[in-house]
Amino acid sequence: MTIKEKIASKLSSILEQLGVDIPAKDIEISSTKNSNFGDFATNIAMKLTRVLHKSPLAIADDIISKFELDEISKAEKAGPGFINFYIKDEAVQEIIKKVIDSKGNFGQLNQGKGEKTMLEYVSANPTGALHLGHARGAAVGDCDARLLKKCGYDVTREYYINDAGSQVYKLARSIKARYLQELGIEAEVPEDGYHGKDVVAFAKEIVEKEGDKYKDDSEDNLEFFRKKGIELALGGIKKDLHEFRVDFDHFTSEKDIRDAGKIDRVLEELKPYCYQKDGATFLNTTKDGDDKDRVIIKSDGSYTYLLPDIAYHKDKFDRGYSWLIDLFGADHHGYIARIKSSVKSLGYNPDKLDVDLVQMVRLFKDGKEYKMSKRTGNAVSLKELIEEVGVDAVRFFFVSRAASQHLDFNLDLAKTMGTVNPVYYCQYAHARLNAIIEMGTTKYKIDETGRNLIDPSELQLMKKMASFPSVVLDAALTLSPYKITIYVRELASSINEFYTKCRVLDPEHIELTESRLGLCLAAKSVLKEGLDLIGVNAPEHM
RNA sequence: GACCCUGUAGCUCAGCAGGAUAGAGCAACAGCCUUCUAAGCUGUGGGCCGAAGGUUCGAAUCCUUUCAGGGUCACCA
Repeated sequence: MTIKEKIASKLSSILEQLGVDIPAKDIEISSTKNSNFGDFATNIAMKLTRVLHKSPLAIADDIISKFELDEISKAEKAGPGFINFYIKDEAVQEIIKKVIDSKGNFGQLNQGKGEKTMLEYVSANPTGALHLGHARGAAVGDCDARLLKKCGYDVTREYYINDAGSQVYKLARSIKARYLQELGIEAEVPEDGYHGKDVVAFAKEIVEKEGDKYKDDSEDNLEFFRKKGIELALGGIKKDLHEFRVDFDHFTSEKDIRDAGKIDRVLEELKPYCYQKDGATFLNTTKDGDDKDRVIIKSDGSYTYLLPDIAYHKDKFDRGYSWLIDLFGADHHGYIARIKSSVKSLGYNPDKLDVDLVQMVRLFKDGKEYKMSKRTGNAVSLKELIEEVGVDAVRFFFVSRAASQHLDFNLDLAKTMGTVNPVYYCQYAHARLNAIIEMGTTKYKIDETGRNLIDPSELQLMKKMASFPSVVLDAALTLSPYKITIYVRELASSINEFYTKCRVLDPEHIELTESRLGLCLAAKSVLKEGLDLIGVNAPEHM
């Protein structure tokens, strides 16, 4: 039971004596923003004015006169009727042992109780290298997965490969053109094809390995370029993602879904909601609030992207996942209503499918916006970004804003970020603690009781550490890794403050030194856990 | 036209299941290294929370209207 819960439960029983029945979980206990108002506060006295027909201050007096709790040194009324609670130093100090005993898993929770959860993200078409926009989705999705795991969800990270739609044929024709050019045969990349330099590299590789045996114009050869193109593009994508510390548990191919006959089955099930118009098959999605019904089979008989996607989502549920999360670029926002409607029509609970959108990244270079287009080949790739800025900084930056917020990536600033970048600030705090620990443990023992730690900077640091699990839970349930970046920044700040105010290694005061070493060890551990959640390294030395 | 995101300090943003004096970082200014990493710490200045109404004991937070910016609205994916 946390201290907050203990306070709530105590308040609940006091209120019962006053003739009001409110369960502990409905009593709001907030952490105060300002230490002048104690550590925790409740507004319950103000809420009950109408019930008890008394002024909030009088109600607060009644409650305070009966309030007593081991961990709380005092409760006092304040302002318009708040009750502020002050934690005893001894209760704060207990955090050291808790953290050290957890062996690096202080924030580990069991909220999810092993619920099988699937997080689908990136899922970029295998038609070339990943660019800036994908990179943000990759960073956010990866952190979401880390957060959910931390909270006890059984998370699978999945990448859906669009390897059967028209885009991959455009890629095939583009590679083929480059391939022919490579062989000295005149050919032109289709107007709507892919003009990036990665496609040229693919063609070169094919020439090196296969020579000219695919130079003839045939269906078989085009199929070869399609397959080879996906293989090369996906290989590159996986490599870049791995470099970015983003690894998937499972890849699902659209083509496999089609070949397994799963689309026909879905079509059969959706029949009651389908109708023919202008030679195409429409799915009724307006029944669930979509703007208009959606075409699933075009008048030429081919599928729109939606139909295999529906089959894919059904497949996810059928594989035993009870919670599905899709992370898409903001340009897919029209997609939410139609996929949710489809899922509902298939008999699944649409509330167990969450579609989160990652807003656009705008790139600024040389002081002005740099317009990107993957097709024309002037996109900034993830790989280039990592090379220029570094994995830690890129990850931290992409995750430091809510996914629903637009993000301006200033490349000039990012490159010169050195001392300005918060990621170094956090890592520095970690390395500093480590330096003390390395030096200290050769001469001193470590005291885990936290006794002697009463400096304001020490108490503040321990309180900050204690709030970690609740921050993790909040960040996970709202899929908001940016909350971890804020927390980590604050924790590092508390550490640096402690560092400057409190000398740790002091032969004159052995006992205090040992207590402070315990604090360093615990603080370092929590900071590392926080950094791990956003996939940023916690260096021992800098 | 419909829908999504956003207007908070000079800049980038937190805060938005209503609560006490609206917070950080950067930038500006003033201090702090004979002692564990100064990539650090301390202090100062800086705000009609886009605007107007409404709900409330109480609004940056909720509702309506309005202004401004970004984005999406395919038988593309």
